[in-house]
Amino acid sequence: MEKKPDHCRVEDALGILVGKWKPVILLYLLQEGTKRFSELKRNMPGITQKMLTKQLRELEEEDIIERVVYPQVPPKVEYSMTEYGRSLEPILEAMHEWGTRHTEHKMKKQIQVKSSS
Amino acid sequence: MEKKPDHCRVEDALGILVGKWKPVILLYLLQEGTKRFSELKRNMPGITQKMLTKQLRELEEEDIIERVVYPQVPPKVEYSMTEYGRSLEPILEAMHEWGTRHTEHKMKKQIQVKSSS
DNA sequence: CGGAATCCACGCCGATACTG
DNA sequence: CAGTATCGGCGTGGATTCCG
Repeated sequence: MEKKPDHCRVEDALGILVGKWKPVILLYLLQEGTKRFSELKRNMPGITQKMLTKQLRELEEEDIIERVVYPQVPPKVEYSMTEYGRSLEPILEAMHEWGTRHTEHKMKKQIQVKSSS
Repeated sequence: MEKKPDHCRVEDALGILVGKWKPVILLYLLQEGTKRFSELKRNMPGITQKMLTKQLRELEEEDIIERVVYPQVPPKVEYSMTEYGRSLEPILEAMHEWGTRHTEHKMKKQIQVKSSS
């Protein structure tokens, strides 16, 4: 297969993942399966309803997650990864691993800085 | 190997890649090897010197790229991926591929929207 | 040539209040 | 319970100017 990154599609993938809470949301839904709005909120200390709603809507818009509304009182809304959304999993795992190694890398660097001062 | 993404390192990796021109810069350096500042600038229509400098500095700070200054007039500065930086390549490629498929996915969706209106 | 410095528009995100 | 609406700070990125 030819490699022609003239048109860089990395940004398309990046655009989906970027958003302060998106990686956490995706990782959570991938692990836990279907979750209600309140469960998501409870699991992410510090997030506001507005932000959670916004990030979920954006992911839904890209067909990464699915939103199911149960017409009842009180309301119940469930979110889950779509089949298509799961195709992001390898990328997320790769980034998680790389990020872990990078954290170690930066710690080593810190030590070098200290010992040379 | 246990999976414990309690502490999500995805964001660490994401932080490196995020920046309007970083993916392009990285892909370019990965393909072309060492490049001068002016070559980078020429290859990225629309970028300003300020932004190019800033993105390069940030990548250098994370040890992803290396910056070599030749003390001469006129100045000459070369940039290249570090060995460490190359470890990002598989992730970038995965994102590029995913992004390509995602673009197709969105096009299909557009067609559906049109035909249902 | 490869910057640094300044000014500014815009969008992300947080805090808060209100609603069916 | 699961949102919507509004206000505002702050950071990112663009345009422009000056420098060794």
